[in-house]
Amino acid sequence: MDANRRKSQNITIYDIAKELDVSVSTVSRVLNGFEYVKESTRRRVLETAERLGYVANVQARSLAGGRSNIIGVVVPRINNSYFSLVVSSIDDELTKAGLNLLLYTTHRHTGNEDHYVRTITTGMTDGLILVVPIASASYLNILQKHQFPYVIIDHHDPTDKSCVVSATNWQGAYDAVTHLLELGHQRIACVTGLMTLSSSRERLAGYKAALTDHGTAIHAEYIIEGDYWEPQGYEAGKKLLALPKRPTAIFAANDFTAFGVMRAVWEFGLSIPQDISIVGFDDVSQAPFTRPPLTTVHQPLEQMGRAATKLLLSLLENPSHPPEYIEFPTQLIIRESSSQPPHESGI
Amino acid sequence: MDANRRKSQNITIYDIAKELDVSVSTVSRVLNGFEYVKESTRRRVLETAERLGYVANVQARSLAGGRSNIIGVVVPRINNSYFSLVVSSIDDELTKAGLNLLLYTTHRHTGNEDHYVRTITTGMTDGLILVVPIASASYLNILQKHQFPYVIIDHHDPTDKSCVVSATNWQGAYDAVTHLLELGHQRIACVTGLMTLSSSRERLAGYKAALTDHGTAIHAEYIIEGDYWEPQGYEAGKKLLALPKRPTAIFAANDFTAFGVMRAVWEFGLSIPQDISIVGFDDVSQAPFTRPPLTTVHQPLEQMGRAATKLLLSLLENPSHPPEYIEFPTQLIIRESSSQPPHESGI
DNA sequence: CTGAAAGCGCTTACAG
DNA sequence: CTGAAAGCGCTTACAG
Repeated sequence: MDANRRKSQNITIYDIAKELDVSVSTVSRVLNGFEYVKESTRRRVLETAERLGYVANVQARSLAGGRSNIIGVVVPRINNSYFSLVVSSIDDELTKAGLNLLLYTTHRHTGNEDHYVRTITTGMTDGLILVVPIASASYLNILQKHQFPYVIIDHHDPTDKSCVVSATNWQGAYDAVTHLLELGHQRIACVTGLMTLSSSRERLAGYKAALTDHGTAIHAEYIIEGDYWEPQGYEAGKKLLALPKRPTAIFAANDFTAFGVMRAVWEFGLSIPQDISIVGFDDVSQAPFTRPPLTTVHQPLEQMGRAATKLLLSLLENPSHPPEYIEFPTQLIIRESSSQPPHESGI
Repeated sequence: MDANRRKSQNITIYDIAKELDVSVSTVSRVLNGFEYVKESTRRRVLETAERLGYVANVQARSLAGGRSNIIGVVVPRINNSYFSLVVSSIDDELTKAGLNLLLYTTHRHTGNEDHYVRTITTGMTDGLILVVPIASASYLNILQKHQFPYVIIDHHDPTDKSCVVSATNWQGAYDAVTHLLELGHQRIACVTGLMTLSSSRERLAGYKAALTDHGTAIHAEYIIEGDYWEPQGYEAGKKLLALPKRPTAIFAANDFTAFGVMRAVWEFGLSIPQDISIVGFDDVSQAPFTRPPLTTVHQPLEQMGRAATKLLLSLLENPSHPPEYIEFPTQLIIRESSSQPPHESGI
């Protein structure tokens, strides 16, 4: 009987070395594509590895100082088309480069971010793509202290020391609100995201700027803070609709918020867009399928995911790559949830 | 200056051992929760580990024969609500158990499954959850040969040696078609999934059984093979609608196929459900949002994902766990895409 | 209850 | 162009 150690079934570089009567160093060199190996040796090693069905042990490689070829992707959760689309595009790009994806969902780890990040950096990933709010700077501190390669998607690093891939949040919001203004709306409300998030702040700023630029006053009671999730959108929507001077249009800072607002509108027995116009942000996959289809600001999530991945790959090649900021343009998609305000005047 | 070796920044069990003047064996024992450690020693180790911010190096642990605490999830792709929901529920359950999720998307790896599976088993995962078609048995062969723990979701192992979590595909299809028959439909077509998939075969069998049980003949031209993706549904829909004796109802073997069929229906200028009824299968997140909302067979994907994860955890505890088959009930969800057939007779 | 030692599979200077 | 040796950080028998 063969030895029955647990891993004995797998063949290692020792098997290849023995078979060919060369040293493991040589095998390792060939397998890692180093130069200074005699062409004939290289060929024999490669051929034997193939014949024996050799597969590198990732943890050993990684432990010994090599790469694990695993990239960590940190997201709040994944059952949401926004995140799954981003993750999916990252995965595509990673696959092309022969890298694997380790998924870190943070939704249960709030409050213990430090430990979480440390786990990650001690973990088996070569680099990280963060699609999470950078609320606490500790994330980045630890990452930077370890000189750990990472790229942030759709959130800003307050210290400006990170590679970031983002979209034109301010401009997108500005365009959306301008669209409503041009339709004739004057009472335009806004349900924001969490104000701790840079994208929320930018979108709110875009909203305000559009109003101001068109000579429309900003009313505090028309601005309600949400959190980018549907339930808060619903709550905010109810408050807005109960206002004495009900807004004729609501700009929701993201689509899920808009969905919540729409639910509130239906509950109030109102029609979209006859009674009230709704505009979202993101253009997630459900947006074309709401009733009526949602006017929203398209964010090129797929491009963003791909760009972030490519950026990370450059970081891996060149650790001293300077911080880079890539911003993709958003685009207003006009569908059926926005139209002219109702005629009946309420001021 | 400190040593500048790459990993020198991380603290190891040696640091803890030195600090406490005990051996690394002891530290390791404590960290792994083994018994036979003096309570006071245990406490000191734990406290020091905490104080030093110790984080275990997963690859070292795994290499040395311990666990990596990483579970691999193999899916075709993830930008589809079916898969993202399954993955999400797996992730939830994994998080509870303190395990991480490594995502293996196969969409680019077709044709090289063997190598892929070997990579996975040599990789750093403790176990695998397969949400992919088990087209070639080589997957399972390799897994079984390595005694590698795995669970299959929604696909059958022809050899019956695997743990499988599934749903009542046959019954679900039977219910869906019975629903159409009871509405008065006689000409009911079916767009199947790939016939290499067990779920496709079961759903088709359910379709046929329902027709037969209700004394309705099965017409070969009413059955078209699809592949569970939207474009094929669209193509199949066009063929069906072009038939001289156009069906009055179409049972699509999954929702994405149904979406494709609906697109074809619109293109033909027909109305759903006035001219033709459509029923899907899965109840993915878009199903309630189509126009009209899609009648479909709900598959409890979340429960399935959770059950599969729990099953895998038992397998990890007890490697000799016998093959288990868990089947969840499906449920017909009647929405607005199905109604009585049109009055005008075409027979 | 605890320690010394070997080994997991690989990479990487260091010598030739 | 190639080999011997140390080491990555941990676990696990084997001895006490």
